[in-house]
Amino acid sequence: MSDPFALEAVDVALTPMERFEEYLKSKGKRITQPRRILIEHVFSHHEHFDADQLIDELSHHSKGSDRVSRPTVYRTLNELVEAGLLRKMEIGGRAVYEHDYGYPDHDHLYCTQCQQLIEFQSPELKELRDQVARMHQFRASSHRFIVNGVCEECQKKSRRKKRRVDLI
Amino acid sequence: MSDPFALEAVDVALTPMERFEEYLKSKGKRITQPRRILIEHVFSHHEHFDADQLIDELSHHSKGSDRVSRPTVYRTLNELVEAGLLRKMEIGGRAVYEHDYGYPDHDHLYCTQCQQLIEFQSPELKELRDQVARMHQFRASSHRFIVNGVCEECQKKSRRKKRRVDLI
DNA sequence: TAGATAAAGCAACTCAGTCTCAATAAAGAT
DNA sequence: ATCTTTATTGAGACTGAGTTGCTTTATCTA
Repeated sequence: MSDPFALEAVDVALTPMERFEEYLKSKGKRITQPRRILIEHVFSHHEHFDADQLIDELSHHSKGSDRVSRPTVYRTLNELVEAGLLRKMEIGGRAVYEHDYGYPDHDHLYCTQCQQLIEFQSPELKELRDQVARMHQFRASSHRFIVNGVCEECQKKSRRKKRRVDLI
Repeated sequence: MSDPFALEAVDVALTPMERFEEYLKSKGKRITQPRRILIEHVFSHHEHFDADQLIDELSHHSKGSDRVSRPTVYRTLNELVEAGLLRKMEIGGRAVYEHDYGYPDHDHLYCTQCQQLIEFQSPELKELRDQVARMHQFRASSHRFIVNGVCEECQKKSRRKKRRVDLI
């Protein structure tokens, strides 16, 4: 199950929690229990996730003290994006988040069959983007590149299914 | 106001209306008045638009017979995408449409200040995409590439504003 | 032209995300 | 350590995009 294309983490001086505290202080905001719970939870595993998952995990079946309400989940997610800790993207009209802090720039292959997001890095892409921007006197600050298609796994699965149909 | 980067239209054998009729027949669907009104309206000007604009233009201040209801606007937009006449993309959690039929492949620069979408073509991008896909045994079918930033106009505007502030 | 049935329109609904506002809890001051 | 100020939380109401159920209307076929 080892992925030869898995991205390396980037070394950073502060933990996400510490970085977030920096950010909060710089904005005159408070370091509260719900904010701590959320960031702890979010950075404990490295997957793409959406607000609903978080709400599920932190509002409903969560024992006693580490509950966070729906509005606070949304509010804090926005702060984490604002603080540069998370990156937000829209896929199929739904917001999906991933780690940004301590993680290298990358783009995604999106399998329309199993909804899996596969990450990849391409320095050429950024060059290409900057070149296009230059041509249009456009000041590029970020980009979103998502390739839709079918992943290896799902191709195999549908080939199998197809063969079975051919026998009929 | 002539844009040196404006994309050329692609020659097509059928008008959008004709293509849509083909599609509808092939699906055993009916060629109705609302569908006719909608496609006529949508292909009469070449801009990016969203469902709300259409609803506004076709439900409210529209004289008598060419009214189309909200659900029908949404339903027909989906059909037009399905039929390959329109292309749909998500920007800021909102669906935006543009002509696909009779129009070349392209990607977008998105000005986060004035919300303008600037089109550009880059054959290299598709190559790059296919190359990455190949590396991951991924069967790519489409992609979405949006570069966020500030357009030329808005850069000028904010420079002007900045200068004014500097004088204070 | 009549009859079968797809589609339109209305209103009610869903779902993600936001807002209001009373109650609570950080943080600095005492 | 406690008080006071005020940001933040949480509950529920709200919004806005998009969808659905259902009755009526209109298109197609024979």
